[in-house]
Amino acid sequence: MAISSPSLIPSFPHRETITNPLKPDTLNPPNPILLISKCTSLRELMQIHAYAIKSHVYNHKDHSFITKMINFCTESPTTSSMSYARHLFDAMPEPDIVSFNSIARGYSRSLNPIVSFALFVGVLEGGMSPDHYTFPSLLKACAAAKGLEEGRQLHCLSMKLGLDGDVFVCPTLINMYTECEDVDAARRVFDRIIEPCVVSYNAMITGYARRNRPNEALSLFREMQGKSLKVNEITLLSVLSSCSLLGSLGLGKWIHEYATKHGFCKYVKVNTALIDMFAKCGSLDDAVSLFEKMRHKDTPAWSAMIVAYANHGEAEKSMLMFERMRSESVQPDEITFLGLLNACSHRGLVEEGRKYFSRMVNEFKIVPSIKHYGSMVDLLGRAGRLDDAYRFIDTLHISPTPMLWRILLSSCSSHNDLKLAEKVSERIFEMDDSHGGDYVILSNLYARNKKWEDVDFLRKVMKDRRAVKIPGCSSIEVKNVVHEFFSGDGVKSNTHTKLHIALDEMVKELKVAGYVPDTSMVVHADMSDHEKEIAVRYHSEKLAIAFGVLNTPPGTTVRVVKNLRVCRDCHNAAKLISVVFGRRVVLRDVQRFHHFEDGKCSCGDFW
DNA sequence: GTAGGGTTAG
Repeated sequence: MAISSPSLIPSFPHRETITNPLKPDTLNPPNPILLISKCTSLRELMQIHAYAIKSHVYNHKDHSFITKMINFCTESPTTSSMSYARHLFDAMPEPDIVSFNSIARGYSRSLNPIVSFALFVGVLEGGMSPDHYTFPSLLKACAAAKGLEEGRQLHCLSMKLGLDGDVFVCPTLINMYTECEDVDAARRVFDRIIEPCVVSYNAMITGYARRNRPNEALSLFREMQGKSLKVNEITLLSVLSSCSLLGSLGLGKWIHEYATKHGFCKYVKVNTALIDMFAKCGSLDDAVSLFEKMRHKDTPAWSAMIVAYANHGEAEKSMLMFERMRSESVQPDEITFLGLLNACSHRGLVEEGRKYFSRMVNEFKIVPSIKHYGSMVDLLGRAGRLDDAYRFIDTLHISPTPMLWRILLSSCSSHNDLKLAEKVSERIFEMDDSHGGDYVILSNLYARNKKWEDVDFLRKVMKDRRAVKIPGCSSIEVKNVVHEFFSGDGVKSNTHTKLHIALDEMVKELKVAGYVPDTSMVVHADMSDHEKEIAVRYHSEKLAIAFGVLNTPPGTTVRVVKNLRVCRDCHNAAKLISVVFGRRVVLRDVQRFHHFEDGKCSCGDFW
């Protein structure tokens, strides 16, 4: 394949007066290569190039000069600098792999992976042989574009060249596979390494953490320690994010001690990851005290705290943090605002949220992303302004993603608006009909409105389309062991364990205190009231909370993590458990925290 | 020129 020139090549500055652009009056012609190192803009580079041609101080076959110019262009790539680099490269009579690597790096940095890959194919067919610098940038490009097929081809080629065991190539191969969602392929690469170094371990641990497989990440971390491989701060970042995923406060605290003992707390990133971990493991107090001890706080550190308060439903404190951040002249970024918008959304502060959105755009010149739009839809929808939310999506200048509609669908469910939910579901199914959660929400709404034929019909549609429902799962850490419970465990008699009997007893006590099971979300029309009650009783979060109450000393806070939104009945039950059994219950749901104490929840029943 | 903190989806 011939490499075609891109159409947007900046014109050479032939018309300009050719003098040494940086030092106009020098008598001795300076070496253009030295000029490049002082160059500050693309324009200057083009002048230097023209000067070099005109003054004959370089031979156009001289690779080192061209390569230096290409390097300058790809350092912080822009559309025009990349076009220029490409032009320089294409004009080389005998392009070499060094300049090629530089171009490829530029494309992958400017997130233009497709061009990068096409260029690579052309070069290979031109007979050039890639070296171990070639692979990392191309693999990065595949990772960014989720180009699994291209990534695999590169992997094969690197094997043919005997480079797949290279210290630079391995970690990028692992990273490419995990970013393309093939973690097992990544693991196969990792397992082929005879003696993996820290970087390869880190790549694999990060991959597991990113793909929501924290247990495997942690087991590799233990393996590293067993081999007395030197753990670095990057290892800790991924290990901490694994703790956050699991909600494992015990392990997180251990990592905190480990980090302190081994001198990792001097890294701002480690502190930020620790704050995030404490907040996501339910201990906002630990997050705050660590944050206050930090001497240097950057934008991510402030954002972590703003997000932490938002997730715990403390909107006022989120907003206060923002004020403090501003008074210390720290610049907010897009994530800071995501935090603020979520904070407002969880408290129903529609006007405040709108104000932050407009400040973000007008005052801080941040271009809203799809996630900001999502937060706005949530803000409006959750507050019951469903029509506003619908109009907001409909009038966006970008085409809405299924996720945006999904957020609105969830609000329809909270506010029991079946008509709008049907309309919104249609929009979703046009784009993606494989998401089990959408059917569940709609089906629950039909059930709540006693439309049993619709429930049945939807169930059939769901089955035909092979959409899968994610089972509810809750976990709790007791004595450093994480226990997992699934919804429905115990409904059949053969899985009815001691825990289920204990839960039955607890429910009896709760009923004395006024608990009335809310079975309105149970979708089976043909169930008796008793069967419905049992279906609700063995929800995963109730099992986990019961396990916590039974297996920890009286008065201990019970911390539970759930993979989906908490159901209304479990929310009611948890409030009563906090009174009847005198326990604080901290429940992390898929989108926020609920703190139950003295019969009340921190969300104020708005969630 | 390899791994990388704060968001990730109701």
